[in-house]
Amino acid sequence: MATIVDVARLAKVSTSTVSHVVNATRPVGDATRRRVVEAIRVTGYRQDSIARALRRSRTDSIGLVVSDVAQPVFAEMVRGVEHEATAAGFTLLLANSAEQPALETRSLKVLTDRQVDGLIVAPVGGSDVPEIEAILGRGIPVVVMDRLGTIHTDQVGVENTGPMRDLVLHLIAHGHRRTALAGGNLSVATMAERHRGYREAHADAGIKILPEYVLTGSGLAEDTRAMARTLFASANRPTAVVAASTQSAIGVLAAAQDLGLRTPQDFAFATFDGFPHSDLFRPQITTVTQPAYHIGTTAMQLLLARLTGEGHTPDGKTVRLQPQVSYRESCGCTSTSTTPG
Amino acid sequence: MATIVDVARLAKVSTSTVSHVVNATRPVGDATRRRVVEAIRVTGYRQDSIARALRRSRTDSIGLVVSDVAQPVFAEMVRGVEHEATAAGFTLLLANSAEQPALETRSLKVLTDRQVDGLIVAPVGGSDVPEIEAILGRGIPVVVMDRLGTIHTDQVGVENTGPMRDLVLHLIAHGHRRTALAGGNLSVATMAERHRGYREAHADAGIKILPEYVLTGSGLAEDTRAMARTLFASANRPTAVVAASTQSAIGVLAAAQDLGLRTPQDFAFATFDGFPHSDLFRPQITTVTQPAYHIGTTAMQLLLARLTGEGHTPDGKTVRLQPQVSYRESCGCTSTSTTPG
DNA sequence: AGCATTTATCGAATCGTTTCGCAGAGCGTT
DNA sequence: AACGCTCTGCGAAACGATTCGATAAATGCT
Repeated sequence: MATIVDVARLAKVSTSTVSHVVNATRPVGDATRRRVVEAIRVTGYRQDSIARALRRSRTDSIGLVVSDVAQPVFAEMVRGVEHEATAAGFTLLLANSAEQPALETRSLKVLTDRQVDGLIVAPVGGSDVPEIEAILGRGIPVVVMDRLGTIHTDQVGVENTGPMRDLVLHLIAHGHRRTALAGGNLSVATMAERHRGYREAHADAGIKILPEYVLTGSGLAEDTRAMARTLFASANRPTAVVAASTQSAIGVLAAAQDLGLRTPQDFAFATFDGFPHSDLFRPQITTVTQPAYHIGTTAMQLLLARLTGEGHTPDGKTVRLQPQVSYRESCGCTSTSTTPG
Repeated sequence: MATIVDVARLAKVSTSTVSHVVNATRPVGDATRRRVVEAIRVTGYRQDSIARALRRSRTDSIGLVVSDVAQPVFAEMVRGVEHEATAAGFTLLLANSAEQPALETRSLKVLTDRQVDGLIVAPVGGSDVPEIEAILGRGIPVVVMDRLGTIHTDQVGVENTGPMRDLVLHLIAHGHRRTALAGGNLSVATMAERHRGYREAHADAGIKILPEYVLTGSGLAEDTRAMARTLFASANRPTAVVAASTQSAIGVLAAAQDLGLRTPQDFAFATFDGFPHSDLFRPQITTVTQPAYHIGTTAMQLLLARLTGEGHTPDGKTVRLQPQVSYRESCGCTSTSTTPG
């Protein structure tokens, strides 16, 4: 590959002049500029971004660590972040932590080692908070996405408690007094909040929750499936189930299928964060849908504000977006309707 | 941040010795090593990967350009690539081209600018082949994934023609003589191959295909939906439809829903590359499923072979994996069955 | 004891840029 | 004619590591 030196030699100028032409960092005379441009064309010179990054100690790239790219909702967030990032001239380096804290740690190290200018993280459950704080301490801005915590930085996610409460109250309005929760992994912040919404709804309605109605654990579909199967087969089977995540929902539906139970005939059902194309399939599932793309763009905007130094809020700003609720047949409704997102 | 110079000074050795300790590139005396290690601990030194990359002109990273991360099948491939990459000590830089050739071009530039050691590309339709060849020409190995072409390098994807032919023959065996194809974008290599399978099946069965039964175009769900609606409403409505991609399948199912048609009652249906959790929902769709994760791992293995110089096949090696066919109710089968993948 | 060989460490060049002080040229002003 | 500007372009020092030939010390061998 041709270097800046080759170009300079060919154009009979110094390397600094070439650099100024390439980056428009200083005015360069017309005749000289033309010679340089021509030399660049002839040599096929391309800027070496590595050398450039070394010298400038900036990389114009940001890192995105996401807990699981394979989940549609995260894939959508990725698209949002990416769109804003490229629009602002930043390259996105993506790493997947596959819901494993160890992989998250590794990804963070790899990305910071590569000197990303900033980071967006959707933490896994049991994520290492001090670690993220250490990165902040090194002066690298970090935005936490989706799974908000107590960490002292910018965060963006959805309202979880309220919508979950509404969802459960809706089931209660349909007459259900025995609603179970497939709650996923409580060490994931969003899950804990949704769990709270479930409790609040019952408190509001003055209904006592049976302990065995609350299913928690790893959050994996298979584990939920096993627990739900036991619950469905038990003496006081719930008349309704609400799931706190797509994975939990899969578990519940699989368990129901195992036992030949159908929704809404045999039990009412609703979930947070459901399935793509829910309208095309039966049962049509009542679902809280996150504005995932919007979460992504917002996260990147917050990060950009930090990077350009505009974000002068000393402690982090937390943004909560409103999810959308689509009432479909699985909760017992006869016609579908949607709340404004 | 502490640099290697700080460490050297503190340990009273030269920077080269520190480097040798860090990288284990030469033997270092025990006492010296201990001093260096201690100095590293005290200063909190971390290798600067940018400077390192500049000097070594290798980055230990590879780029992955994928046509659409938001599609589950690609997300799964990403996971496969990522797994192999990290196992081999490579960092993955991921870029999304969102099915737009211009974005693909941009991503390729960004990644090669960052001096990735190699590339894996799942090309978009209408992808710029000479561009990829130019990258190969610069000595950067490239593996093409999923959408195989005539390009002169390693490629990995699934068998498309045969399984599609089997799928259509299966419909024909169910008695269908009027099967339409929702064919997607023919400039995408996989789509063209599946299209061929559809034709072969009809040729084998001696059935003539009506031109209006072949729906092609952008491949977007909305476009397919419009075309399928027209077809469903027309005089000689097909008795079966086969879709060549998930997006096309969505379009067909949405069109059917628009008109109140159901599968399998009103038309038989099957698709290549269907929906996650197909077993939980009705209609249960007969689907060809790609071994996406396996495609990803294979792609990375091919790339690794090139990177380590083992891959001495001068012209590219093409690997075709076998997809799995799950026969479910939408094609008219009464019980579900699955071919070995 | 003398010489060859191994072992441990150092020094310096190098990777390809950016950046900034500096100098020469040209020009208008007094 | 002397002075002060503005314009252009040059030169050289970084940025933080790796790498390899050279050197010095230690060891082995006869």
